Amino acid sequence: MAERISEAEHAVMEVLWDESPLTAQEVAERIPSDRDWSANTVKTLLGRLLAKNAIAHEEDGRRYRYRPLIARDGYVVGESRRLMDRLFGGRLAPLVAHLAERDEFSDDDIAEIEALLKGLKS
Amino acid sequence: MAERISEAEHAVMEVLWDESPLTAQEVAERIPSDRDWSANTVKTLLGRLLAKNAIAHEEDGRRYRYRPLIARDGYVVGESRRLMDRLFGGRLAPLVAHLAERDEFSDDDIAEIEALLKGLKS
DNA sequence: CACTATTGACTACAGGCGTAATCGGTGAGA
DNA sequence: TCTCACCGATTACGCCTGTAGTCAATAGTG
Repeated sequence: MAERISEAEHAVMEVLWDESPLTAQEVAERIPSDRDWSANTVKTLLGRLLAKNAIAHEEDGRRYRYRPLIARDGYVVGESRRLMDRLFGGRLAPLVAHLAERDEFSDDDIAEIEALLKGLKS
Repeated sequence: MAERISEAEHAVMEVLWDESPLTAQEVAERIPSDRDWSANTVKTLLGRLLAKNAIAHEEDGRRYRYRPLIARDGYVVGESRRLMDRLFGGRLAPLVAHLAERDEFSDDDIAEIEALLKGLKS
């Protein structure tokens, strides 16, 4: 279904997931300023996302308001799993292991995950 | 430093991480058969990886043997973190949460991660 | 020595991506 | 009504990627 969303397109999706519907201009305003895109760039991306059926637009006077069609959750899980599959044979434990080994997670982080896991045990 | 490695290039890296040094032909033989690449395709990818300084080649008669220059671990951690940063504000807990929520991890998986975390607590 | 198979280098080429300029329509103000 | 600003649509364009074909050198074979 949903064709793959590129990095730049994803930035637009994040804006819309955070708040929608929005006009093209409003989206442009909300794009994190560090990637400083022209308004045109944002419109192009909106167009591509429309073509990919990742968002929809409803007419509103002489402009459109855009709204996500796919849920952030699904996207996020999909991307995470792609990575896990590619790098860890689909297993979560090695992912956690690798990340934990390199980065220092605080005891709080660890506790949070532990709590999470506790809730999962059947 | 290491410029970004593409999906196809990554498949080549996995082969070399698994065993090296290898000739181009040997690499081609070891590429998972589901992506059925011509030998030329593999050579192109090796060339691009060379250009990116991800691998090196040592002469061996009239052919080369290729060997990874970057470690799998570093790559894997880097990619994982890119994802975490992009999707979860750099936090591991939500990543685990999302994946765990959707997929069924076995009690063994969970136990494995718990053990891991236990080892990390300072 | 002539011929062929192999090898790396170079070239190709379509499609996606990042980034944007330009065009054509139209509503709002002068 | 004329002009201008704004909007979406179209076009542009260079780079990366996936996938491979072609070329030139050379080593092995008959």
